Parts: sequence; C-alpha cells; structure tokens
Amino acid sequence: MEGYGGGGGGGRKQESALASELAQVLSMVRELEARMDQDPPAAARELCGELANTVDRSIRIARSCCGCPPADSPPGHASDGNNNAQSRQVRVASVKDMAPLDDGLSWRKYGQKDILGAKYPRAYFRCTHRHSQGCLATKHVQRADADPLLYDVVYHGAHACVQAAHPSAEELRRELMHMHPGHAAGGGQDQDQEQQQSSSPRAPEVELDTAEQGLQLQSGLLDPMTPYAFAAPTPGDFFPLLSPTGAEWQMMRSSHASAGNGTDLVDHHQFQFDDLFTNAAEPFHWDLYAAN
DNA sequence: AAAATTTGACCGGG
DNA sequence: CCCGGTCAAATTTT
Repeated sequence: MEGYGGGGGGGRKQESALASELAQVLSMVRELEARMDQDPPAAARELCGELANTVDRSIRIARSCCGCPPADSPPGHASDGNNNAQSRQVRVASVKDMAPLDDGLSWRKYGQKDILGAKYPRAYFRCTHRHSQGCLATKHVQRADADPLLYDVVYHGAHACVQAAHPSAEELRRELMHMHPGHAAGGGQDQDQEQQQSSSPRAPEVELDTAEQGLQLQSGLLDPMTPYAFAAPTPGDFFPLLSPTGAEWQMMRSSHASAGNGTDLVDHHQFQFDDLFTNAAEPFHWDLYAAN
C-alpha cells in the first residue's frame, strides 16, 4: 500500500526503479543488436518481447513519477463512468515471453469459458490470497481473435493482499538475474521455464490447450491462457508494473474521480512493440477507455 | 500430500 | 432461455 506517486509525491524509489529498467532496456537493445546478425528470428523476437515489457514498465514508472497517471483518456471515454474494470491488451513476443501477462501477482485460475463471438476462450483468475487475506481481486484473460500474440486482460477489484505491494526477496533476486543474465549465480532459470508463480510464465507446448498466455503464439497454435499462474518476476517494489494493486487503484480512482459506483476502472492499454520495429512512427499506443 | 488446473454444472441478469 | 461468471469435484502438477 505504499503510495506510488500518484499525483505528486514523488518517488525516489521510482527514480531508481526507472533507472534500473532503463539500464535493462539498454542491455537488451545491445544484445538484440548483437543477435541481429546471427539468428534474426526466434531469439531476437524473444528479446523484443522482453524489451517491450521493460519499456512498458519504464513508461509506467515514468508516468507515476511525473504525476501524470492516467493522463491519457483521449477520446472521450468516460473513464469514470461506471465501471471499474481495468482492461489492457498485452502482446507477447513469443510463446516464451509472457512477461507482459505476468503482472507480478499470483493468481489462481478458477474457470474458463468460451465467449460468444470470440475465437478463444476467456480464462478467469482470482487472487491466490483470496481466502487467506480476503483479497477479492480477479482478472480475466483472453486472446485476441486475430493476433494470437495479443491478450486482453481485464482486472476487477483492488488487491487487498500484501503480496501485491511487497514482492518477495526471491522475486527481486530473480529480477536481478533477469537483468544480468550473464552471471547466473545460482540457478539459472531465466528464460525457460518457470511456470507458475514466481517466474516468468511460459506457455504450454504446442498444441492447443486452452487458455491464455503462452508461448509462441504467432502461429496461432498456442493457447491463450494456459496453465500458469502468473507470478511476480518483477520487483513490485517499484510499483505495480502491470497490474493495478490496491494502491494504484486508489490513485487512479482519485485522479479520475471515478465516481459512479465505482469500482471498476477501465484502462485499456495497448502495447505494440512490434510496430516499434516495423514502423518507427508509433511505438506504443496507450488507451484508456471505460468499458467492460 | 499440498496446491493448482481442468471442466462441466450451476446461477443470475438481460 | 441465452450468455457470461463462478463453483466445485476430479485430476494433474509440484
């Protein structure tokens, strides 16, 4: 529950966090540069995904530092209308890169349903600490019809659990390793597997299974959401990277003055790193819209 | 053995 | 009655 700088207060922690993220971006870019000549496809793609995630975090951090949180609700989307569900689109680079889906919190899947016009099923998750801490946060994840690398994630409710605010030491350690893949001090598990909660989730193998976030979905064979509970590879210390923690929610709420009945905010965020490489013009798209 | 996922049944709103 | 969301038992994974 520490406050992130919403509005003003600053964030020193965030500054350093931003620096770290940026440093990561730099090293990733270098590596990408290096790999560019050798094997272009796979490896590079994976890296791009990580890069995208890192940049995403950086942007978030920067925004919260600047006190310009939800400054983007361009087209008039009643951001404060009535719903409080927060949704975002997350794109993964490859099947192995589900970092974007990993919002740093542990979720437990409790259901999956086929949705009317959707091609892929929607997976339902609730906070793992629902019973132990009464955390009522939930989220739904669904692959976009067209692009298997894109996932729509909708969050409901604020997190009341502590994990949301305090990442474990292990998570931090992991994050560090992630940043410096060269020295694997102890185990190295960086990219490959780790599926559940504490690391980068990975996708199922190849066939189609069921649900969401997975691996190389580009072929469209992977499933959208799969077996994995996202975990928190990133230090939440900095702040809620991809998922709205209770604190962030409050922040957003107050800034949006989402009144109404509020309980659900919708923040639709679309990150397309792909374009970053294909169209130098628009690296990312941030959209906030209320919906639900 | 414990914890998480899979799935179909069940529920409530439109 | 259809559809989306949740429950819960069976099953799988750790």
